[in-house]
Amino acid sequence: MKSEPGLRDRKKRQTRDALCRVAVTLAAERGIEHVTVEDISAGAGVSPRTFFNYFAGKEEAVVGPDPEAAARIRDRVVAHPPHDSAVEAVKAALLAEVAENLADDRDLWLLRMRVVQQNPVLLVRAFAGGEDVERRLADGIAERVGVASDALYPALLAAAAGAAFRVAVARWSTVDEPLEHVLVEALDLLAAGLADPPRT
Amino acid sequence: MKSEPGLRDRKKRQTRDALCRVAVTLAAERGIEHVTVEDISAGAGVSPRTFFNYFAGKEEAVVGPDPEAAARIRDRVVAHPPHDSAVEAVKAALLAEVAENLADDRDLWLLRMRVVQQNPVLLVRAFAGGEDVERRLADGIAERVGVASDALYPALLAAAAGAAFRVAVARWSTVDEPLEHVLVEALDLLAAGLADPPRT
DNA sequence: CTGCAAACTTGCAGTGCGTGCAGCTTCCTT
DNA sequence: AAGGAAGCTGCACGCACTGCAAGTTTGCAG
Repeated sequence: MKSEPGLRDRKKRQTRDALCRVAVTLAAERGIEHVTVEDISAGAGVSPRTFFNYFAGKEEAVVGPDPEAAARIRDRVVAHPPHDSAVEAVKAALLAEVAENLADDRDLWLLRMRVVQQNPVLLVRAFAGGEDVERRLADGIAERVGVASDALYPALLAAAAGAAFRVAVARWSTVDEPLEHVLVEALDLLAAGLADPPRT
Repeated sequence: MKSEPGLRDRKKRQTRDALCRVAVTLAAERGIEHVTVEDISAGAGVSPRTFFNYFAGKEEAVVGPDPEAAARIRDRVVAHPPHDSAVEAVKAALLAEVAENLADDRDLWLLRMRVVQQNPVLLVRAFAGGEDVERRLADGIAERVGVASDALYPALLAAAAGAAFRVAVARWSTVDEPLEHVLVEALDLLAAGLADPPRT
């Protein structure tokens, strides 16, 4: 099934990771607007021209989505036990994804979040590149609940989940609460129809 | 209260509108990537340098939000009859905004939507510039329901409403249904907690 | 009306982004 | 080992965007 990646592909992933890591690190140090593509590629030991063979721009190198995340999330949504609602399935999928990524390389995520915190526009842009994630998530939802994949419901749930994720990340970077907790809270509010909260 | 705008401000709005109109028109004709800032400013009769005194880039000129929309929406949310839920208030505010804008200059909106349809990235970018709208909407919601303006709920409802709006516009541009109808459907789904729809 | 100050426009120069192209190197296949 | 496929790189080009230092228009007070 899954043969050896081969030296070529291994190097590709290697340079991609290097570019991403350098981009995030430099952006966290100086602020992203004071980082040029030349800096990043120099730090990763490749030519500036090569940078653009991997990313469409420096923003994508910093907050761009894992190209495999979309498929993973979609599969998790479809595979989730069918007695739960679609919202539950999406919640579980997102939590699993977060847990896995955070475990993988926690330090890179923290740097990334520091960059995002200083530059909130990136959060939205991240989900602009994440339109891929959103579309595939919508496909998974459609398959799960058994409606046409171009219906309103799947697209809406996917978009709302993306919005909840975005808000959760934004809030996580300002308060001292684990991301999982905030994310659950947000998705539960969504599942509750965004009913008015108790006044404080 | 509201004194005469004065010649200066009138001219400013005039050039801004001209730039916006030319940008949308050209983008609808050739596709936005084949429109340069020079083209737009030439069409509006100003220098390219002046263009950047009004917009941060050509994308903003095409899909950028009305700078006054944020305040309008916020006020409508706060002023909505208090016996309704916050979601209802947001729904009413968005519908009113859509109705007003569509009535104002319907043709420009149609052109805009044609551009967006050929270039879906703009929809997300539009709400990147609309982060202002979203923040003020969140403020209004916070005031309305009586919670801190940096709480989770207001930000989440604002973001979810934005997502619903975005999905509704996307769907509107593919099916032949009035935007108001799709928007109501989307927001009602949101208010119903995104419960699983009946299988088709 | 006049003159001043603030606001707006403009050209210029400079940095950086992003892309097409052509040539070269590296890897994989047979 | 030979050929082809895929990746890397330098070059050149057009465009986006910004700071600065003028020039021009508008609003206002005297």
